[in-house]
Amino acid sequence: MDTKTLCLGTLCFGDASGYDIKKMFEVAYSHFQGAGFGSIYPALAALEREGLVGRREEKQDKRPDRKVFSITEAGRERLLATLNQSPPLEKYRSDFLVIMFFAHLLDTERLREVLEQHRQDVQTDLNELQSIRDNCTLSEGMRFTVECGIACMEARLKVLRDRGETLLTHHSTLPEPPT
Amino acid sequence: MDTKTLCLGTLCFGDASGYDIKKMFEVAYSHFQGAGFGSIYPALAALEREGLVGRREEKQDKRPDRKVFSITEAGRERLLATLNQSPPLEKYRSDFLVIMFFAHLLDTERLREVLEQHRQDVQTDLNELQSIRDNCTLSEGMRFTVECGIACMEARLKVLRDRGETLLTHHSTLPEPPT
DNA sequence: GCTTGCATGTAACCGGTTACATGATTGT
DNA sequence: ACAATCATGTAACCGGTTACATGCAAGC
Repeated sequence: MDTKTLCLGTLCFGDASGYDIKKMFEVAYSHFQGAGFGSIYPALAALEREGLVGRREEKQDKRPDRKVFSITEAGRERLLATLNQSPPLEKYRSDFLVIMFFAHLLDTERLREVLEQHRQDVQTDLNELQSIRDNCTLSEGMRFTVECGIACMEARLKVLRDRGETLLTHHSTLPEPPT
Repeated sequence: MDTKTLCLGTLCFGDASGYDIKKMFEVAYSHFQGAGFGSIYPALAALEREGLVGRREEKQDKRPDRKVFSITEAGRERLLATLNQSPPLEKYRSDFLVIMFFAHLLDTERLREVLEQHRQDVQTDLNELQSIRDNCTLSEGMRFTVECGIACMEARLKVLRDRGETLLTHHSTLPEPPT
């Protein structure tokens, strides 16, 4: 999903500046989407050109001015149209799994390191999601996205626990190309 | 992980043409990476320019010529160096979860459709991975990647089963912005 | 004094996707 | 006849990431 659509969706919750939207991206969407300022500001500018959002300037003292965007009727329609399209097939990409795929090329110490680092990363993400689930007011849909993430990470951790050790002890076995 | 690295890794299993590599991408790496001809051929050309792979031409009758690539010593070193770098933090992207996040904007029928379609897609991927696990000779590392995929998809299916119905019945509730 | 937060943007870069271009052979 | 498989590539496009550019205020 492109940044423009995400911005439109975010503006459905209320008016916001680019900076606000970035913060939303960090908390609410972080585990299944992400975008930096370099995507958000151009996206908002494009949306304004297309008449899908409006902007007003808010002066603040002791702070830089904020440019606050609000979604227009046309913007709502566009968002709805996008959400009603069938999403393309998911494609998961993982550099970690690429390294694991070629585990036979690494030495055992390095492999142990990669596994442990990954375990920590997943655990960190999991804790964050659990804290969102337990402390935030969420719509059913949002709760669903969070629970999907939690379930996947728990499953991933289980595989790391169950198979990590065997992987380390057996990993000298010569591989054959997959068929 | 970029296509060049994946190509180098693939060539570690033996010499191959661009076409062969594409097929490997479809079966072996499909659930955590992907690349089309438009990425593979330029990648191989670049690798050749850098001296990381060599190429020879194989004439075939009744078939177009094949350009068969083989990894060089420099290529092996480069691959090892890349695999020994720490992988960047995983970021999962899912258009499906974006739609779910904004579920309150959809009508119930459409939501049901999206959920059912996604369930089918995940089930299809899961079946494929299970068949790879049960029918292919795999190194420990490869088996690990497949089992990661299987575990995540089973977890995802469980969430879809457990929460799908409640989502559909409750989804008219007004959402608040997440905090 | 240094870092963090607030606040907005541009430009270069990189890399993947899609469409286009070609052409013979084999199977339905 | 028509689709699929084998086989290789180019060019345009799209969109995200990173680096750069600016500047003040508050807290440590």
